Amino acid sequence: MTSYRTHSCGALRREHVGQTVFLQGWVHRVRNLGGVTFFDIRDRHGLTQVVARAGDALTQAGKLRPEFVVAITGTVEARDAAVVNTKIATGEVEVVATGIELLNEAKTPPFAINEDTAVSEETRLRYRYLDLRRPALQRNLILRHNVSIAARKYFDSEGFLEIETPILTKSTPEGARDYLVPSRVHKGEFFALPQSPQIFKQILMIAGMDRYFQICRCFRDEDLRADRQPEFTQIDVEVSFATEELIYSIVEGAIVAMWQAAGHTVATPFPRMSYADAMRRYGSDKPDLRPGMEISDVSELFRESAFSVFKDAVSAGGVVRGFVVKGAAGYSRKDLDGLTEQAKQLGAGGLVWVRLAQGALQSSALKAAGEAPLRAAFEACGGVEGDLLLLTSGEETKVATWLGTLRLIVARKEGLLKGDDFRFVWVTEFPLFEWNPDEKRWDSMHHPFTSPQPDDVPLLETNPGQVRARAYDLALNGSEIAGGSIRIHQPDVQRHAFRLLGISDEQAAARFGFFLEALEYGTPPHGGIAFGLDRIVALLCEESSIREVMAFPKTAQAVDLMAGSPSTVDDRQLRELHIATTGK
RNA sequence: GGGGUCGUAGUUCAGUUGGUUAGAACGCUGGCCUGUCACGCCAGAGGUCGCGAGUUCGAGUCUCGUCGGCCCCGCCA
Repeated sequence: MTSYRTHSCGALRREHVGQTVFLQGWVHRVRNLGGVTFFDIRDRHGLTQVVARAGDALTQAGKLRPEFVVAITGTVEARDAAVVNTKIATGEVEVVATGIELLNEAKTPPFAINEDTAVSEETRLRYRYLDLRRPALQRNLILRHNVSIAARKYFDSEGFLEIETPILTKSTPEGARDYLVPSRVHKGEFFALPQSPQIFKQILMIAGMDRYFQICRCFRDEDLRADRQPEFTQIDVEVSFATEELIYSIVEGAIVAMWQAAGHTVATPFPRMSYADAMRRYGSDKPDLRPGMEISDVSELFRESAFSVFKDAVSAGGVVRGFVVKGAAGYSRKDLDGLTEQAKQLGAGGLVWVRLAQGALQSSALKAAGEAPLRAAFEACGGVEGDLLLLTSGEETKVATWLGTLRLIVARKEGLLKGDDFRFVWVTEFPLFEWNPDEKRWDSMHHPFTSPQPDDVPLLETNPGQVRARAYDLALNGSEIAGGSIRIHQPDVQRHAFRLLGISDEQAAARFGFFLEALEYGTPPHGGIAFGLDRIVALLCEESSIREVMAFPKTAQAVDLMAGSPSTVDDRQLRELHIATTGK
């Protein structure tokens, strides 16, 4: 076998009839009828049926098993109308084999590659190279490729330069845990893998690169989730002289291009919502706009009510909030008890339901509260005949997140979360700081290079918790798919920000000294954003885990089941790196 | 670190109140078969019931521990 294939396994059509072709691929499925053997040959482009009718070809075909690698020489023939296979693109023709060369045998695979059957994820990850042969992952990785290429073309056409930044870089104790790499040359010293290229991209702005992007791997040593892997891919973007409006329009253009690459049309501009609004109306900083079901505040209706649970919550400075589920008055007692139980598991004291059925108001709190305030709340939240209202009370931020979570549970139950309904929303005006109760200090909500809103600068000293940042996230269907900010470009403001975060000038100099120094040399105002490419592709593929759009993902315990990493290393390697381990 | 859930043949699963020799489908092996395309028919092989203790006359089944997959909380600037 010294020739290359003349066609892929998905290429042959009626127009090729009569041609002699040479195909290479995997045996997909064999149908041995005795005097004639049919089999399908597969590559990532498709399937082609091969017929072996006589002679050596028939003998060879009889030895074939699924996943054997073969080279076929043969003639393309049209199939009779009665035996056209409309399920495959090449189904109007077949290749009559004159030669079948076995290029490689294959062990019987641990799961079927030739059918789309359920297999445990553990087995799929152990034999990832076999899972990757199956259509589902092939489709996902092809779509990922198309989206990446579309993003590259878009940013190139908008005048961005793709510039690589170091993988071996410097540890910065803020934020996520770093993956560390010991230095052989410098005893006892370590590189860190980048959590993001944040400082480097800002330095590229200082360096006059103007518009930078990079499709880059980022590393964070934190616990995993369905949408979080220890290494993941960002489309990292930074722009000099940027305003929020410029970033929004650049990002919206990129989203249009990426969605177009996946076959979808996206309307811009995207709606915007402040962080405060998002938390109040959706109980989330990445609101899912698909199900409606906005959260309403009805605290005032219960301030003087007979219902002590709500009344006490309000007088203690808390809130009473809830949302209406359209047409859900028919929920069974079991459904409602289940929701109440879920609310309690989230930490809520309980859940009050109110419904209007055949004109009669029913509620779990009817006796305790009386009808009037419950009816008022029901109407205030937009409830009509046939609807169900779910209410709870307590401290404001807790109530918001309880209801935010419950809202998504109900929306899923109601089938209101369609995967191909893309509802983008900008979330803006994030708080600059959040209180860290363990350390008893303010932490950056985004990162320490984020600029405050100019109007809020006077609050920096007096009321840091009220300072809004020039930070923004792009949320899609309850996922954060991009996040960024306008950065601090004045060195004195940056030093001040570090001090507010409890980072002394000495610490700042040790960790970020090179950056603070760079800021002194004529830094343009700048800002940027980073897209979570894995999450974007997962949403486009309607996959619930980013593992389904990564070629070689890790398990929830951060293990690569195929490669068997992480693993121990030779003592010699450790000695060379000046490393001693403390054992398990 | 915590909570939930799952682990039985190569794969996906069933397995009753704890009771004889742990089943099915697909796959696999052998045989037959000249128009199949999830080919068909016949026969067969295949199990440390994740692992380790314990309870019991007896454990796939009950208890404890442990390992692993998945989901969530914490964590993720």
